[in-house]
Amino acid sequence: MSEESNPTQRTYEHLILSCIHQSSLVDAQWVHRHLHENGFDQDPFLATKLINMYSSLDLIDDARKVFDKTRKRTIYIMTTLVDMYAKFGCVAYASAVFNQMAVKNVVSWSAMIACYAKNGKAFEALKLFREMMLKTEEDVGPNSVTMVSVLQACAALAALEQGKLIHGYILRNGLDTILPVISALVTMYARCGKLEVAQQVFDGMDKRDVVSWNSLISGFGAHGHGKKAIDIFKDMISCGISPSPVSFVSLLGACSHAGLVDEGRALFQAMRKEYGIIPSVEHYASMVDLLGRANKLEEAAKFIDDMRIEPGPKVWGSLLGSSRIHCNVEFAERASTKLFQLEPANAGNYVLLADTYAEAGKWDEVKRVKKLLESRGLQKVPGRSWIEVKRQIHSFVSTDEFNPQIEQLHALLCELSSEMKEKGYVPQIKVVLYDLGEEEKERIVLGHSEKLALAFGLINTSNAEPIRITKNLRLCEDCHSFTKFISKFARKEILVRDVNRFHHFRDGVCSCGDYW
DNA sequence: GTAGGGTTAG
Repeated sequence: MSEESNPTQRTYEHLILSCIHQSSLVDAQWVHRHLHENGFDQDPFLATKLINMYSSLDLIDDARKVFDKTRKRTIYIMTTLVDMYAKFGCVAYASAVFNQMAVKNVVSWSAMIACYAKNGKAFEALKLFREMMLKTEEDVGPNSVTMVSVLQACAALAALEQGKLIHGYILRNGLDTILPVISALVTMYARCGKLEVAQQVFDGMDKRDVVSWNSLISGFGAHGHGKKAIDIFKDMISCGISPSPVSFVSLLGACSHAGLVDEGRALFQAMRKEYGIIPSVEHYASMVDLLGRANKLEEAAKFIDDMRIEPGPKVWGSLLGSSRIHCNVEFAERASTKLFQLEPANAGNYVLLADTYAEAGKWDEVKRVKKLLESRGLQKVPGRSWIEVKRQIHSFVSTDEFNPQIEQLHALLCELSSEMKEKGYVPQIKVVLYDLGEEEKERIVLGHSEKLALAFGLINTSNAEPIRITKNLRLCEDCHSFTKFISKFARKEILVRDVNRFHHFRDGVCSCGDYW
């Protein structure tokens, strides 16, 4: 009673925490008002909590107002704000706050690096990390938390050499016993194409939790080793580790990449029945992807109709992606109608629909969708590929005229193309979804960013060294076929990570078995 | 006493 009439900081803290827990806006506003009336809103400790409260209610403007009104801005409040902007994807705001900080410690640096790493700004994450390494202040030296975000950035870029340097730093500083660090290392090596090393790091762990296992499962899955991923899952179970919802997303993804439809269906059932895990939108989306890729679009659509929860954009996006692969106009239209309502600003959905129409020869419809895209002020994301050579990442886009080596690369590709054609390579010009002549189409496919990166790799790597390329979109059929030929006739091992999975080309064959 | 981190994914 005395506490209520004379509320203390601790009481307010608990009230705020309970608002977060119940996610109640009305209570949150009441607590804030009460706190203000009693002169507690200048308390930096409580201001931090208030920002967390509004942030948990998705009210970032209200959170910002709390910050703006707080006169004493501790090095804690500002980091909380950086983190809040990071979680809402407002990278520019996060960095503005970070730059305003007079004193930065390891936590604030780590928060900003994590912000970049989580929001698709891996280059910026690595750049900030390098800047941090140059600081001599105490309490600015990177620790295990920093390492995790830096490893994520290396994984995103497939920056193997950078990642190895970080691994060395981790070993020298005794951070190699910390579970999150090792899991991030396993993921980094797997996503850089070094599955054997990922396995070695995993094998070297003396303690493993479900996340460590999930890292390995998803790694094998992305490389197309579906059966192996299932075996790893079984090993995990026999080690007495309970699977998490993420374990099943990874497993279903592994089945999808390998075309293991029956195994995927069985796992989806077992998830609920044997492990008591209620399927979430991600699981449904993975199942739709598994069925759709296997050209079981009717079953995928029925699966959506039977869902016990509302199908979100991920689920419809999976159906649209599969419809695009199999050029099924009916299902592409059904999925995109939903998607244009659910996420009108996602340019990728318009592109997938337009591409489906184009492949079906419905050029009027293609024009209609492209106009719709433009009228909403959206743009197609350009295809981009990159390759790491001598610790340096080189990035390519097909329209890049400023690259100093571009003429040399084009010349090499032309030469290779004619040679390959004599050996049976047929350019898959149908992937060019514009109403153009054959020669023009052939010129376009030869300029795809992945081929530019490949040519760059052929020039700049030694014979024994495999070429490792990363790309932001799905690998096109022509690049796939071209790369298979090159791997045989240039006797070169080539590893391509596209947006979904790995393709390992060796002696004219790809590890995906042409199923991707 | 308050702040940062691992596994999915298209």
